[in-house]
Amino acid sequence: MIKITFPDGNVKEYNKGITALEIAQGISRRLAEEVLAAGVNGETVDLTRPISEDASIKLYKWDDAEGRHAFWHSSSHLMAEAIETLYPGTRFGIGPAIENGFYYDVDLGDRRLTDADLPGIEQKMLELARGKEIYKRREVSKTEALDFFTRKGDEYKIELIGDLADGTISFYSQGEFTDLCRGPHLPDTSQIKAIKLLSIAGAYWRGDEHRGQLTRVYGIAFPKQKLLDDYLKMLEEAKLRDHRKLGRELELFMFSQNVGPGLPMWLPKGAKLRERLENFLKKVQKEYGYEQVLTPHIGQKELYVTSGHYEKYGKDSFRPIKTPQEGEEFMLKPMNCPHHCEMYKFKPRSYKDLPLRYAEFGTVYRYEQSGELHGLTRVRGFTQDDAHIFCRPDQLKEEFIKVIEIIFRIFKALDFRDFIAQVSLRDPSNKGKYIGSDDNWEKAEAAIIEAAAEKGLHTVVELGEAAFYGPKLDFMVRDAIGRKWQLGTIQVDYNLPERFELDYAGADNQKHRPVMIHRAPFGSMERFVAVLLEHTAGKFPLWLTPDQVVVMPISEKFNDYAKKVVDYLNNCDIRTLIDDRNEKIGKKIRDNELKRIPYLLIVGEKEEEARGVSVRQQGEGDKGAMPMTEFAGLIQNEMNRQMNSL
RNA sequence: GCCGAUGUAGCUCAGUUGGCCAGAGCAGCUGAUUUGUAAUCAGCUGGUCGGGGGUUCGAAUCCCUCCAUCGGCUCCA
Repeated sequence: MIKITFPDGNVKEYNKGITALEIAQGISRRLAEEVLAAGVNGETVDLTRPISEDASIKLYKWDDAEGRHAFWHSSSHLMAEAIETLYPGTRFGIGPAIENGFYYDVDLGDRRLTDADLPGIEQKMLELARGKEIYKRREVSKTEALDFFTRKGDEYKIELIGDLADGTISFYSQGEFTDLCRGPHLPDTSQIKAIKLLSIAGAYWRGDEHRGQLTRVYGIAFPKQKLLDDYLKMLEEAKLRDHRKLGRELELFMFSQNVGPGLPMWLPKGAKLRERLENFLKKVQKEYGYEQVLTPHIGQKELYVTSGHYEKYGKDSFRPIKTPQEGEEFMLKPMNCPHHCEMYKFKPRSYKDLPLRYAEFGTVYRYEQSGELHGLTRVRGFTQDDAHIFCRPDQLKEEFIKVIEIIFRIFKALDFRDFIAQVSLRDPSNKGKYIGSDDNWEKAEAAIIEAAAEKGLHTVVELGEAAFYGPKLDFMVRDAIGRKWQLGTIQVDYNLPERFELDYAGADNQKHRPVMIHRAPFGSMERFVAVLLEHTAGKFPLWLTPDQVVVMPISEKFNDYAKKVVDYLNNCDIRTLIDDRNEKIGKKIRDNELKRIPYLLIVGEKEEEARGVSVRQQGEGDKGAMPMTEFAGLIQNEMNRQMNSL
C-alpha cells in the first residue's frame, strides 16, 4: 500500500501502482471524465502513469493551466497524426502546447500547405479523435530512438534525440503515430471534441534564422464545442479594440505609405492626448528631482562607436548620413544615452551633484525589419520617455527603487493592474554578446534583484534577455489578443560610464565612476498609447480623453444656444465640441456615443429657457437636466479629482 | 529579412468559367425636413480596381515582379 496526500491535506491509502485516473474514478465519475492530467509530487504526469510510492497528488482539470497544457499537447500530436495520414512522408520538428492552443512545425518537402488545407486536417483530426485512440507511453533507449527515426527518415527528430541523455527518452504513440515526447498526455483522444486550426506561418528550425524554415500550423482545441465558439467570439471582440482600428476611428494617428512604413504621424487629437500624458509624467518626474533636457536628432557616428552601439547594431541600422563637403558621418539617433553622457561631461561633477537625473522625450529611429512592424507597438520612429540617472554606487539601489515607484504610479493612474515584471539577466553561457566586466554585471544584476524584492515585486527571471550593456527590469502588459508588450523599462549600466569616461570627485578628492540607470516608464509614447487604447477600448479617463463633452442641439433652432454652452464650457477648460448637423437627436447620440465622448449634452427649448443642459453619459444613458453652470462644476470637480490622484 | 495570406471610393465590403460605361452601405456635398435620448428622406460627388510589366480581340479577374498591410518566425539598443 502507498499513502496518497490530496491538496486539502487528506491522506488515503491505495494499492501500489494505482494511477491518478483510477483515484479520480474512485472519487466520482464526473471527476474522472473531467480530469486531464495529474500532479504527482509536483511533477505533471499522465493520468495513466502508475504511482509506486507515497505521493502528494493534484488532479488537473480544464481550469488548471497544467490540464489545458496536456490537452493541447495531445491535440498537437493528434494534428501530427492527421497530417501524417493525409500527407505521408511529412517530417516533424517540434509541436508543443502554448499559452492558447498548440502548434506543430512540419516539413512537407516540396508540398506547400495553405489555409485551404486546414479544414481537411481539422476533419481528419476529429475523425481520429472519435476513434478514442489511446496515448501510449514507452521508454526507449537512445539507440532505439535514433534507430526508429532513422528508419522513418526524420532528421529533425534525430537531431533532437542527439541532444538528449540516454535513459531519459520516451515515445508516445496514438493510432499509427509515434512521437518523441516527454509528455504528459491525455489518456486518449476522445476528450478532444472541438478543433480549430488558426493559421500557418514559417518558423525557423530551432529558432535559428540561418537554418531552414518549417511550416508551423497553429491551432486550438477544446473539450466542448461551446468553449471553442466562445473563444472565437472573444477573438472577434478583441479585433474591435485593436489600436490600429481605434486609432483611425478616433482620429489619433495615421501612417502614410508616402512617408514610409513604421513612421507614425499623430493627428491633432492624438497629439494633444500624448501631450497630456507627457505633462503627467513631467509632473511626476519633477517631484522626483528630474531635470528636462533637449538634444538633437542626430549624432556623429563616433559617438555610437564609443558607446558600442555601432558595433552591435551598426550593420542593421539606418545608414549614416554624410555631410556633402567633409564626408562626416552622422547617424539618426537610435537612443538618447550617448547624448546624455556628453551632457554629463559638460563640467566636472562632484559626489555632491549626484544623483543627476536628465529626462527627455527623445525621438529615436531604429531600422526594424519590414516584417516585424506592427501598428504603433513596433515602429521605426518613436519617442521614448527617456531619462538617465547618473549616481554613486551607494545610491544605486535607492534610485532604482524610486524608478519602480514612478512606474507603479503610472500604471495605477491608468489602471494597468495586470502586468508582468520581468528581470532580464545576461545569458551566462554566452557572455560574448555583452560588454563589460563580470564584476560589474554581477553588481548590476544584484542591484535589480534586491530593489525588486524590496518593493515586493513578483518577478519572472529571463536569462539572455538583458541589453548588451546591462541587465534590466521590464514591465510587460498584454494587448487585446493577449500578446505581451514591454512598456516600462529600467536598466542598470556600469559600462557606458566607463566607455564615456564619466567621473566625479568623491569626498576623498579622488576620481570615481558613476553608475547609470536608463529608464522609460511608458517605454515609448507610441507603444504606451497603443496598449492604453486596447485596454480602454478607446474609453480614456476624462482627464486624458481628446473630447470631453459634445453639445447637441435638438434642432437648428437651438444652435445659437448650443454655441453659448460650448463657449461657456470651453472657457471653463472643458474640451467641448458642438454637433450642429441637421440631424435628428437619435442620430447625433449614436454617432457621438461611437466616438466615445464621455458626456453628451442635449439642448432644446426646455434647456434654453432654464439655461440648462440635459446630460447623457457615454455608455450609461440619460442622467437628467441641470443648469450648465452646475454641469461645468461637476466636470471640473471630476477632472480635479482625477488629476490630483495622478 | 523569411513563411503564409490580403490589397476594389475616406471607411466596411460585393464583383473569378476573363466580356456592355466597376457596384452597395456608411462618410462627404446639395436639398427637403426642424426633429427630445443609439441610424429621417431624396439627389449628387467620389475609384490610375496597390504600382509596373506581360498573356489576350478584351484583364479588377490569368501570369511575373515590386510595394504596402495582416498573422507568425527571427530581431527588438
